[in-house]
Amino acid sequence: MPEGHTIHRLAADHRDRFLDRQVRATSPQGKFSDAAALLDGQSLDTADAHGKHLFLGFGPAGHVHIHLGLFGKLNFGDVPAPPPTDTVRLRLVGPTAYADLRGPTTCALITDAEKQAIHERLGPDPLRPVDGTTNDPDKAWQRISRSRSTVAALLMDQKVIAGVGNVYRAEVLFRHGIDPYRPGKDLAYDEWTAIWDDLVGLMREGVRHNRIDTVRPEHTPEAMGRPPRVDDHGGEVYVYRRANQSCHICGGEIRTADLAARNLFWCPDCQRGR
DNA sequence: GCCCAATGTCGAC
DNA sequence: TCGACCTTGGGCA
Repeated sequence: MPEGHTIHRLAADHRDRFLDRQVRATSPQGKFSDAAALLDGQSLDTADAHGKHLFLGFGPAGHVHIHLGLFGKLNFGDVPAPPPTDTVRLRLVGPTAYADLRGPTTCALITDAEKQAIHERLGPDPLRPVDGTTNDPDKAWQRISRSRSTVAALLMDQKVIAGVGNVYRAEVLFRHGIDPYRPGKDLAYDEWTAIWDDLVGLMREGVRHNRIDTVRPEHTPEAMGRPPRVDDHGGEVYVYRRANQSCHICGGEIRTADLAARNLFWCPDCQRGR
């Protein structure tokens, strides 16, 4: 159940195991068999991520475009690979390692032009290298500053900003004391740049540790004398999935609500208008 | 065994 | 705004 940091990590994991190595490609589940046959025997040229989209480049064969959706998973292991289960959409086997893809929303073989079109429809990604296009926060600001949609909805809109999911959305708004229901056009420019810079730092840490930690050092369980948080999403957070528990900072009750069919979490006392 | 939820997205109405 | 879709794991009988 991945946000952008997971996908960038997976791109690096593929580079570590398969870059410039020939792979065997199969689709035990069968839904990707034709494309897997085209990839079989090719070597991985590139692996990169934009938001929650993963691209594995195999030279003239094109790119495998993967989107894990809510349920998809990629698992790695060392060779020899065990017999695959029948839910494996794509298995890549290299000289030392294998990768199993299960349950993706998208797994398709695409051309350079199709890959480019995906980059163009996605907003800037805090984890992309600075290249003048896919990492330009002003592109997001152009949309946010003109929108009557709520900041909470805008942060989840991948055309506005790519890679932020429900956890980072809730946490970054808390860290900046912003009411999730504030309209984008009422956000100040300096608030936006602070959010973006914070996401760059938080998500880089997310790639490094492969989990989402957003609690500042002075609010960690050790610093506050609280028991460590136990939650299957795996990190230390202020509000995500903490409905009806007390805010680490003000002690008030964390609230939850549906926003665009997703669970929103926030502290109404800490997150108010300017 | 069944039911549900989950860090996501798309298309139909 | 809603259902469909892809899968796994936990709670409960």
